[in-house]
Order: sequence, then C-alpha cells, then structure tokens
Amino acid sequence: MKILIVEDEPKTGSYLRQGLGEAGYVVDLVDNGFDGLHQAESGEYDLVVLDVMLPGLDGWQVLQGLRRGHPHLAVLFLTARDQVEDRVKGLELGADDYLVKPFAFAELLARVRTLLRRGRAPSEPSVLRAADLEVDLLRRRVTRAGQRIELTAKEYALLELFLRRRGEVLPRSLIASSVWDMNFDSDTNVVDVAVRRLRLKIDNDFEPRLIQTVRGMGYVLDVPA
Amino acid sequence: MKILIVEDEPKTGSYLRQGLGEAGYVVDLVDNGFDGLHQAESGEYDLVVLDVMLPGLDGWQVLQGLRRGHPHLAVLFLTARDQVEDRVKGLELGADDYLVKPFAFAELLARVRTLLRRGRAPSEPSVLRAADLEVDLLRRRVTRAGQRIELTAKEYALLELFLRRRGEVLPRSLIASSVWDMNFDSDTNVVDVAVRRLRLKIDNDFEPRLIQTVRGMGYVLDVPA
DNA sequence: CCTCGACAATCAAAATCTTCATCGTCTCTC
DNA sequence: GAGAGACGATGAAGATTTTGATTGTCGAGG
Repeated sequence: MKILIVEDEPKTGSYLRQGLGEAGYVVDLVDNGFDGLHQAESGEYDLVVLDVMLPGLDGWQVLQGLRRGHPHLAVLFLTARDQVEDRVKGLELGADDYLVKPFAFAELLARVRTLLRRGRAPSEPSVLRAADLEVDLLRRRVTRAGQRIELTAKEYALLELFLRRRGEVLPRSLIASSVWDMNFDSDTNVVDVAVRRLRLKIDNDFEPRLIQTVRGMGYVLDVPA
Repeated sequence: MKILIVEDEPKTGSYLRQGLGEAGYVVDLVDNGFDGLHQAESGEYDLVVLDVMLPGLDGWQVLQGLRRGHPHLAVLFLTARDQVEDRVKGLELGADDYLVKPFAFAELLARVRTLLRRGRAPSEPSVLRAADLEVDLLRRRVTRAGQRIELTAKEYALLELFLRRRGEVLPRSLIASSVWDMNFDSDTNVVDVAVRRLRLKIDNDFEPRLIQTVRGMGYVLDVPA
C-alpha cells in the first residue's frame, strides 16, 4: 500500500512519514501543492494525506485538480483547529475523511486503515439528532431548538457517546472508560459531575429531558416515550 | 492461559472478567480473599489479578499465603489511588507488578500480557536518577537534593519521559505525542509552558540545571558535562 | 557590530476539571 | 408506611491546564 503525504511543515511531515512507514506503508512526502498534485496524478498511490494549508496550490486546489482525473483515489485531509468551514468545504470537494490538528497518531492510523480497507469511504452521517437536539460532527457544533450551545471537550465527548448509543443504558464504568480512558475506579464521581454539567447545558432549559438516570445502572440518552 | 481475578467490587470484577475474556484469556472471578487463596493454590492459573482491599483476607495476606506454596505464580495487584505504601508493601511481599486505580483497561491488558509472556517479571528499576534528582516510580515521588517535590500529573509524566530518555534531545512534537497523546500541532505552546512549570519546580532552586533548551530542536534533560 | 527575524521564556487570565462535603431521594425491610 | 441505607444530585472550592499576549534572546546576514 502506497501513501502520498502532502505537508509543508517539516516536523509534521517527517513525523507522518516515519509513523506510517513504521506501520508498514510505503510513503512518499512532498511539501507543496504543485508536487503534490503532480505526484498524485501518477496513479501509483492508494491514499493521499493532504494538508489544507500549503504554499503554492492549497489543499483544495490540489483536491479539485485530482478529482478530475482520479475520482476514486482516497483522500484524507488535515485541517487546523478552528478552520471549521474547511472541513465542510473539503468533504464537499470530494475528500473522504478529515482530521483536525492536533490529533493523536493512533487516530490518523485508524482512519488511514479504514480508508485503505474499504477504498473510498462512504462518509458516515455527519449529524446526530435526538428530538430537537442536533450535533454536527463535522463542525463539532451543538444546537438545541435551533439554539447554539457551546460545549467543552469532555462535555462534547460525553454527548457524542450518548448519541451514538442512544437508548442504551450506559454504566458509569463504560462512560469513564470511553470519555476518560480510565476504568475501574470506585471513589470518584467525575462521571456524575460531567453528566450534570452536560445536563445544565443541553437539558436544563428545554423539554423533553433527554438524559435520564437509571438508578443502579447508569445513564441513558433518549426521547422519553 | 488462565487468569484468576480476586476482586470484591462487582462492577470492577465483571468488567475485568469481560475485558480479559474478550482478550482471549480464560478467566475465573472470586470476590474474597479466602476463595482467592484457595483457588489460586489449585495450581491451574498462570496469573492472579489481586485487589488489595478485600473482605476476609486482604490482598497481602493472600499474597503471603500464596508465595509459600507457589513462589513462581505471577501476581498483578491493584491498589487504590493514594495508598502509596501499599505498592511498596505489595512488591516487597512478592507481587510482580501493580496498577493504581483508576487505570485504563489497555494499561491492564498490557501488563497482563507482559507478565504472561515473560513469566514473573523482573521488576524494572523503580528509581530514576540524574545528578541529585530522584524519581521513585513506585511512589510517584520526586526529590531533589533530598527535598521532596510535588508534581502534578502532567509534570510527572513529562519528567518521567525526560528521565527515561536522558541525554536525548526530544522534539516538541515527540513530547506532545507522549504526554498529551496528540501530535502535529503547530499553534500551541503547551509543551513550552509545561516545561517551564517543571523547571520551576525541579531546576529553579538547584544546581546544576538539568533541563536544557536546544534551540530549533527541543529539550534535553541531562547533567551538563 | 548592528539589525532583523525566528524561536523561546514568561506571565497572567480564563477555562476546565476534579474533589469533597452535603443534601435529597429512592428502595427495601420490617 | 416509617426508617435506614444506598445511590445520586448538587454546589462550590481548589487545582490544573490551556490560551494568548508580551518580552526576551539567539544567530544569520548585512
């Protein structure tokens, strides 16, 4: 499997090359849009990892150029923290997946694997809903009854977990392990506190209440019957 | 490979059983010291995961009893957050490794694998040093010139990283990925700030300075020539 | 030798997370 | 249905972390 990395920042570039190399892929690295497009068009790659911010041609121009001749080449693009619109634009232009800097390498590797396994990914649905609550995964943006709601990192992680497993009762231990990456603790109530904070933001001023407590079991998010 | 879990807290116990089961081990679970010791003595297990806090016989008593007849059975014991002395005591009594609650399941699995692979683990050195700086990994305790120094979680993680790779220049990106589990970010100076905080605690009031800045490259911890 | 630009250090404010103690409420038992 | 005990909710303090702006410093090029 051969991967092309288009990334101008040297540190990031070499990190990616090394990491993916060690993961067993053949990796080429170029540091600008022109070379990126040119190389990618050679047809020898299975996947392109594309930074958006590039000197010369930027990421979208490369993507656009590429899609003309190679509609099926998998493209994973990297976007900066706040350039949220970028992601949307990127996907519209035909990228297959995106990743927001900073990200963990494990995350990147997981996506690369997915893309290579199933070829161009049918992008997963980008909005989760429950009643009038909406979570736009792309923009990391949450609204309820049309009202924008700001969440912190943990709150967002927690909400996403709830929504992805809507209707399931999630034990505290499961929540702890997903959101905090730690399990098996008895003497802490971080989960409770986090749920409370989340409730204050998404459930307090609205109806119906979505997050319910199941005594002795955990919490569920669902629209009450 | 067969594992015995001795854990009285039901949630933790079943979580462990399920997790290790899914990882491909045969698992038995008991919830008290008496049964734990009795079962373990049967000789059919390759590893015992032992909680310290137990009704009836506590973890150490089990361990002690066990070591009499089965000096080579691998034992991994679980200790609560602050009961630091427990760990020392545990290792002295012949446990092979320990884990502090709360911990990530991945962590547990890693240790279980290590123990099963190489049998009873030659416990790794438990103190790291550089000049008059000492880090006791078991107690998570840091001293410089004999003076106790309190570190936060991140500070400790950072220091441990530095010490484990003493003399190596660590690029910011590497530090970010190890301590924060995130890479590839340019527009943040968390690493710088963290290094500063650490320096304030371990380097500011002492000689020689251990953490050095290598311009354009990163940071090193070493005793200056 | 001086200046400029890149890189680091520093500082303080703001955001976030964790802990802890207390209070309320549910459930089981008698 | 009253009481006890477990479980969850709540509030607020405290600690930690992150962010952003500012200041300082090194090194290359003129």
